[in-house]
Amino acid sequence: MPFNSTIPPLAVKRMTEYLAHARELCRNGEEWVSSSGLAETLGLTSSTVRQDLSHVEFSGTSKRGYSTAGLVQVLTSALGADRQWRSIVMGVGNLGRALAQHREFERQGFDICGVFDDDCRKVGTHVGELMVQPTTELKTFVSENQIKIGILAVPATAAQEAANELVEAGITGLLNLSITHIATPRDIAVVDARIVASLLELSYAIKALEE
Amino acid sequence: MPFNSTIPPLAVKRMTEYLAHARELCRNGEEWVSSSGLAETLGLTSSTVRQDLSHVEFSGTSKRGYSTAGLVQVLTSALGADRQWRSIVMGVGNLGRALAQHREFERQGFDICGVFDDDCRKVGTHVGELMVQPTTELKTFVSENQIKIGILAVPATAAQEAANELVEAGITGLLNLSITHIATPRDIAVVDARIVASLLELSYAIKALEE
DNA sequence: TAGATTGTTAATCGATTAACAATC
DNA sequence: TAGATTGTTAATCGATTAACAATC
Repeated sequence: MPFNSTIPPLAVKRMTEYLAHARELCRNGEEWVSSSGLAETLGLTSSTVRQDLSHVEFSGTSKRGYSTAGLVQVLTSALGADRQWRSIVMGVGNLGRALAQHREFERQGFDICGVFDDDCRKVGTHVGELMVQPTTELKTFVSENQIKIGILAVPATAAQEAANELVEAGITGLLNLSITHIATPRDIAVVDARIVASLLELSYAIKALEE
Repeated sequence: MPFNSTIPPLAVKRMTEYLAHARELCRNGEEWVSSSGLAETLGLTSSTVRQDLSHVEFSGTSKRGYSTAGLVQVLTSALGADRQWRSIVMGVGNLGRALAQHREFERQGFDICGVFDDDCRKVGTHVGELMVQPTTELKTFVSENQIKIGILAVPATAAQEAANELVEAGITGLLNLSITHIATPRDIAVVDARIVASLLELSYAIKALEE
């Protein structure tokens, strides 16, 4: 039970799925779920589920499994989603605008506080309740509002530069929605959302099925 | 050199990155890239890069590395992106609308031919050049237009049912943008886009950095 | 030629699974 | 109690890395 120590990356990925599923079960009034129940719906083995949950300070109950409410609570906290992460969106194209208004983010603890774009035709217009700001405001806004996360929704060609500006402005984590690989200092976390990459994986998977 | 045989999933994921980077190098007029060059920009070892590329019928050149144009060509084909995949979007919320208009998809070989929603206030309105259709039209549209891919952009609560309708209508691959896990018959490929899950991973990563 | 880089094998490392005693 | 399920160890499996001969 190596608590506090880092959880293996693949286990972290699966924990996001356990969390989503436990939430759903909770909503449906299910009080308990077994490792084999989780495994079956998510296409894993029960061993993997139990192994993963051993990274978290939470015990199941013999004969019944894991409390769904307990799982939601402990996984939310293990993933760091038991707080609001103040975030901003860089790039107000179709995708940036959609993400800024995506209710699911707020529900999961990611609070979009600002939207930025350098296109002067966009600055001053509104995205939901937020007004588009120019990137000259970035640094002030990030420090005054304690923004931690930047969501990168600019075109691929502008992605690295926008990332540099975000880092310079003081954010500590980046969600990259472009296909470009982003380089950052080692104390900045970057996660790629891989939307286009996922379509390519899908393309490969369909091809493989056809053979 | 096990050609034709399946490429390990993790190698497929990296290949999408090699492809994106090779495209960028090509665009910038770079003719050659070495395994260590690719490794450095993508945060891998050169061994991994060479091992991955051994799954593909393509040779590097001693002293120079890999031809960027050659890489683009062979990776595009290995991933199955050397053709147009006719696709539709299910769910015309913020996200669905944005994805339907996202130019990057078309550029990569994914051609969005239709958008569907069951909200009667949305049916008949336009998303770019496409008119929103009700799901009663799904089956006919999919078979008449040889649609292969369904992009699932409905709310989590409606995701499984929408997936069922897509499968029933005859699609063979699904890109799931909701957090919900989707169950499908074994001959249907599903890839999760994991946007919200990526934010949770980011949250964990930032937490880990802070410690 | 000398040096850089590939392709491939073998070694290492990490992740998954199987198995089973402990528990309720 | 008997049976189901956890938590954990050990075994297996797969993925990554190191090393190096072959090549240009």
